[in-house]
Amino acid sequence: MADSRTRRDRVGAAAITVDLVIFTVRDDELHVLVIERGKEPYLGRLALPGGHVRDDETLDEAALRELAEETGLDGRKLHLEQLRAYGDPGRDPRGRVVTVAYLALGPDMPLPVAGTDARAARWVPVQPLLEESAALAFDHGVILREGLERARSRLEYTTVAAAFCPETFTVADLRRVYEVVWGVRLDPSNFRRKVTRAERFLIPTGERRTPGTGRPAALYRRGPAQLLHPPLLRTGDVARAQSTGPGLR
Amino acid sequence: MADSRTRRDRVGAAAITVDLVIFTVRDDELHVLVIERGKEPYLGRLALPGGHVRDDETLDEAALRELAEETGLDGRKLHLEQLRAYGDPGRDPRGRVVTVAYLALGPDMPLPVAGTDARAARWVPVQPLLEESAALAFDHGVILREGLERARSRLEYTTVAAAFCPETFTVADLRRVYEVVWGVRLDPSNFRRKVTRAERFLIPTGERRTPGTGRPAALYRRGPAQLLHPPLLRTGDVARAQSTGPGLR
DNA sequence: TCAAAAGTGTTGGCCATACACCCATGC
DNA sequence: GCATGGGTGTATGGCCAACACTTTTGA
Repeated sequence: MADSRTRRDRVGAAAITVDLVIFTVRDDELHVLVIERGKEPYLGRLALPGGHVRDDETLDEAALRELAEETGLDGRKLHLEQLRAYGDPGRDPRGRVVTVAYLALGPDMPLPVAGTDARAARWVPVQPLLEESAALAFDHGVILREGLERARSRLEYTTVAAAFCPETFTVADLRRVYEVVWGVRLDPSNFRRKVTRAERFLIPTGERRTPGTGRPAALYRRGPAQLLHPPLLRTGDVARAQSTGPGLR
Repeated sequence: MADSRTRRDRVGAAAITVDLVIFTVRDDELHVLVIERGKEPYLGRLALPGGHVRDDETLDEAALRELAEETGLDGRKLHLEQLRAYGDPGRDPRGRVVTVAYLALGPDMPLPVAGTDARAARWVPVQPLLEESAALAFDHGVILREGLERARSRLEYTTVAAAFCPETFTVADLRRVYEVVWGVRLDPSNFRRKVTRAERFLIPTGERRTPGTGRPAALYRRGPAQLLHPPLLRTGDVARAQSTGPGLR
């Protein structure tokens, strides 16, 4: 490669950050954790939690640290995976900032009390955020959308849906996760057959939980399986309507 | 966030690069494009092609530019998608370098003649590279492995397998792509049924191609479909043996 | 020169499985 | 009303056999 560079060839250093798309299910609705920005740019606007990557930590470690700082929870109990990097030159008016987005899935969590962090973090429903394109600062709206699609896709082929549930849960709890994340209604009978047939996905605890009304439901604990065999596919209509497909933007 | 930082808290700028995992199928074997490094570190070692992201370009643009520089081909004719970011503090001995890896899939391409670029780029079979863990410089062995798994997964749910084929191709050509990338044998009859049933995947050209021996095969052109409905799933054994699953490393 | 063999693509059938839809039952 | 379980028709996939078309081989 040539070592002499013209002005257009200039390569400078960039700031590296991580941003987190943290989903949970509360009140039968998908929520995402957002913070209210306390400084310019985008002062007062909602944004995804995140921060700078330190010199001595990996990207994964930075994501875990930010997760702990923003939610007060142990990231090792959540599902956490890298989404992708976003680095358009103009995405941050302060200069070149490349952010590595992470997707986190967890059960309905107690929020960090106000004061543990300067920024006020809170759960907000995802749907309204998707409809208003400029609801989030920077390009966080795009990141949120791609995080949602990744989460929807992950539910098909992996067992991460259980990450949305507490320690023990019923098949109906798990089904509600799928229904809320995918935005569809699922047949309880077929759903039960599929998730109980999958090996090492659900481990019966032997206990039962009595809902306000109706027959007591069996309680399960999460099994060691990571991949779903066979996968729980969204039906054609759902997949076509929601999937964005791969490729460059 | 606190503005006072201890030594451990230090956040500095990082260099941003893109690296490309470029796959093709030649002689019924999966190949990847590698270059031989012409300077330290890892002088003389094989590496994935890539380079620095310029100040005024997006990550995608940098990937397209590097692809053109290294292969001499128009990246818009290939399938190109971001894999993920790699940024461990020690991955480059020269300092903090965060690289954004891209996956590219294309038909068997003429290589750039020696001299267009200082580095000698060439196709090498993937399998031996996987078996020798330190065959590639930096953490490129990890990137290659994750790129391969992504490619294998993409073949299941999308129509990108056609990106490995020339303008017009036969069903058997397409089947060989699946067999080579997945490393399995597929039933010709079932494969034909599935790919021809998928809507807008294959468009018959009306022409036929006569192989060295045997019945002439119908020629197809790639259709506009991006997603495969229904998907062409790897069977349980194959998926279990090859898939790495999501999550942090 | 012609016929048989070999090789590859193409088509269709059979069967087991999996799923969607529906209904019955327990609490 | 909700969880659970079973039953049935349909769709799909795996396996297999037959057929179509061409080149090669050899008498």
